Amino acid sequence: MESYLCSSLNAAPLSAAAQSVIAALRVQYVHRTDRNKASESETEHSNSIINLRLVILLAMHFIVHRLVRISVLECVQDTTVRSGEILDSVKEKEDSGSERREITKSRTSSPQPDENTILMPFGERDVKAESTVHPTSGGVQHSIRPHSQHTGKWESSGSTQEAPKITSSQELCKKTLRALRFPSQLFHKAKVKGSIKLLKLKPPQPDIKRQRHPLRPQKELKSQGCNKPNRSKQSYEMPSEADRKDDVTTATTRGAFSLTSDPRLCDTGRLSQEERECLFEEAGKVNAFVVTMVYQDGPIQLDPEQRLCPAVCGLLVLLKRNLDSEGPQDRPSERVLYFRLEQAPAWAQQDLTQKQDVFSRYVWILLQIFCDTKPFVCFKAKDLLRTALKHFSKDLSWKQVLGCEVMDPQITPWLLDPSDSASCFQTLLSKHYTHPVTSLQPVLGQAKVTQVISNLSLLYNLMMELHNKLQTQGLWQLYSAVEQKMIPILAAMESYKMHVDKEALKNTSELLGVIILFKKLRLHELCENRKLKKTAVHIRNRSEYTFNLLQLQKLHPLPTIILKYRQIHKIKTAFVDGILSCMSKTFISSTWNQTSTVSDRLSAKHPNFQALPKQPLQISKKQYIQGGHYDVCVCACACVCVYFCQVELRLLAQLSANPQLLRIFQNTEAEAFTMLAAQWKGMSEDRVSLEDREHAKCIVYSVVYGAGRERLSGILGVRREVPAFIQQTIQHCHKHGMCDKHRVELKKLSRAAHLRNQAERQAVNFVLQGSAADLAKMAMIKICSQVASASHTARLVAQIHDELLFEVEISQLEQFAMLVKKTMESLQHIENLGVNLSVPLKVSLSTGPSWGSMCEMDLPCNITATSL
DNA sequence: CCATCTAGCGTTGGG
DNA sequence: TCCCAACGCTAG
Repeated sequence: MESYLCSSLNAAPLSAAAQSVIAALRVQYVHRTDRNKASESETEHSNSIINLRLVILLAMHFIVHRLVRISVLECVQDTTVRSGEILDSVKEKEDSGSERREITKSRTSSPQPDENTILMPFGERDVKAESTVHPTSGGVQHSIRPHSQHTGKWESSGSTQEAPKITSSQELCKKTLRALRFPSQLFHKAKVKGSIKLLKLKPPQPDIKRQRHPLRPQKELKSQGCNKPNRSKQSYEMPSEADRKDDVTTATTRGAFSLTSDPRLCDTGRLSQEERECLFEEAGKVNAFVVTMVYQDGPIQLDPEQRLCPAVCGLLVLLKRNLDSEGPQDRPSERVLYFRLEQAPAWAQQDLTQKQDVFSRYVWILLQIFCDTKPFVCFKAKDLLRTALKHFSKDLSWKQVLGCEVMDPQITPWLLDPSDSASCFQTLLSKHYTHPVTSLQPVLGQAKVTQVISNLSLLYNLMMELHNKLQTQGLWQLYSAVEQKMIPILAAMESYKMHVDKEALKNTSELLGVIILFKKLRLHELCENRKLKKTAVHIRNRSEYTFNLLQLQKLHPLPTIILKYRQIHKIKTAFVDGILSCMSKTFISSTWNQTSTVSDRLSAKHPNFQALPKQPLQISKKQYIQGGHYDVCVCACACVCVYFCQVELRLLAQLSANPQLLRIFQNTEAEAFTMLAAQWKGMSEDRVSLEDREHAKCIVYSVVYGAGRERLSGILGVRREVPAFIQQTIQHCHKHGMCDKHRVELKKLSRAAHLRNQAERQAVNFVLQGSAADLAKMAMIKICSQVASASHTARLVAQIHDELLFEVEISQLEQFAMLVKKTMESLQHIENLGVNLSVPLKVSLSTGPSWGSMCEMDLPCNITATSL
């Protein structure tokens, strides 16, 4: 019984899921109409209303998966719409935020007719922006583990203080995990994979998102250092047209100084043609560029306060001539250029269009220089590249950005220690810069220019120091060959916009709302019943709540209803409404974070593309393809999804050198889990059912992640010995390569047994997950560079850990598929990183007109073998 | 005293 | 049983 429930919930084959829903609704209905007689036989009397609702429910469940549609149409660039200066200050994030607000406010009412209107009074939009602070954004700054002794006290104690004991264990961890992460047979260059989270305290961060909106009275600010005293007042004022004619940075500090009139800065917008050409010629001779973006109200990327991703209005570029120079930064030989990115106000549109074009051309040239061989330092470089791609979409394609050699000081510290992510520039300086830094307090006026210039220079020096650290720790190869090249790829992914059928989503949201309402009501009615309530309350206190609910399903209908309610509710709130709230116009694009995980994976936000529900493909996919693909050929593109099969298990086989696993994977045609299941149950492979396969998969990954015997039997729902060969694998894996010498060290780290065990499990997991993540990253890099060098038009859309999603023109589909498959399987051997796997990598592809409707793509092996 | 905000926890979706 | 993000609930 348990196993059935388990598989119906986890794997959700249509029939099983449908059956459980049917059962739930029927029981529920009977129970309500005639509580005393609710017996098994009575449930046979189905009701047409219930069936109707069931159909709606199921339909919704599957429709959701098909809504995210990837369009061939490149988005129309925003620059074509110039609705006056107000448009300039509309930020994308605010856009989406205000929509989110509308949705939550009028979720069940009809859509507002003027919802897409852009022109709104300035102040009103500010109010909206204020209300859109995302609950989770920036929350990481405050997250302190429960075992932390600092809880509740970190605000008053020094902001970067750490307990000395912790620091030493951290060091130890680094040492022990260095070799652990990439054993010699996998990677030559070992990468220090950071300290185990459990054993490390995250140092309290200065609170940068504490700043309230100017319209609200500010509560007590908990950090002094990261707040600008005057900024709130300035951004509250409505700028007049005359102000906006000037440079934006001038507007914020008007009266005190003019950024562009400072002799140390050179505003490229005010140069004559000849001067510009001289300038770019000169720029070609410098040794390095240090770049930062200037935001709407004056802050630059290096400033800590960027809560809402403000609009970008310019670029500051420091031309670094003498690489060895560490002297005073404001020497005349090092020029700082200022480039305006600001869009032209409507009233000056005609006047500025030509200027804009000229400017675009020059920035394009500049970017070409960037993309050439010059080192190019930028803090949060991904944002810069994305902005560039957005602004100059006509002149600049993602392929051109791909090769740029950008050095980002945000990535390096994360490589050195993955558990310290997202630091602001000031924190980085205090942590990693060895020379004394005078003052990092934000200033205004003339001092601001001085600070900006000196910060740019500091940024460069910091980068150099970090590079040295990388090299001494043996991480340089990994940084330059993988992480650095990810930056433009991620920028390209973020600049790509996925088309979403908004109306359909809205309808779905409403329908799901109705269903939920219905279920909620029922739930409520049922909970009125004393007995039921008692049961539910009784079990609630343990974390095995869900498990208990599963167990209780046979005893009472309520648990089933609760589970189904949760499922539907999750789909509605997290995915349908979630996507709606992340949309700007008709598109979504996730934000990809390279440095937020300890295991080297990528993560995505707004929406979390990696957690969108996996589509159940069982039904009606053929109809869909015929309709979408053959009839309406407006969309000439297909969605291609390519994924590594069982990549973690293959890496486990590689690392543990388990002969049985190795044998299984050497046979490229075989289905690994099927074989395992066959071996486990002692039957022939063709007799293994889907259920058995899922079981085997579940066992394998549980064991890989370190599940104990108890837990395992809980998963299986049966008391059964752990298959001997898996135990063998684990022992082998502990013995060879992975945990052998490190376990000793880990034991020393924590005396408590459960902590030690957790550390061990995490270590195993880091190795597998991190190596898999690196393979995926390398796949992205290789494929992108191949696509860029060929005539392909395919675009990388998303990465879901072991899976890459592309949009491909149908005419290039087959060619691209072969390219991708070959490229990814070739990652078995990577020359410059010393990767040399004895286990072959298997890659599968699926394709379809949209992400929601994919089906397996058959690529004959012989063709791949002969043609490539 | 009340309204509002948020950290922390629990649960769910993905791998 | 490892890694993520998003949401709901609740105590402070």
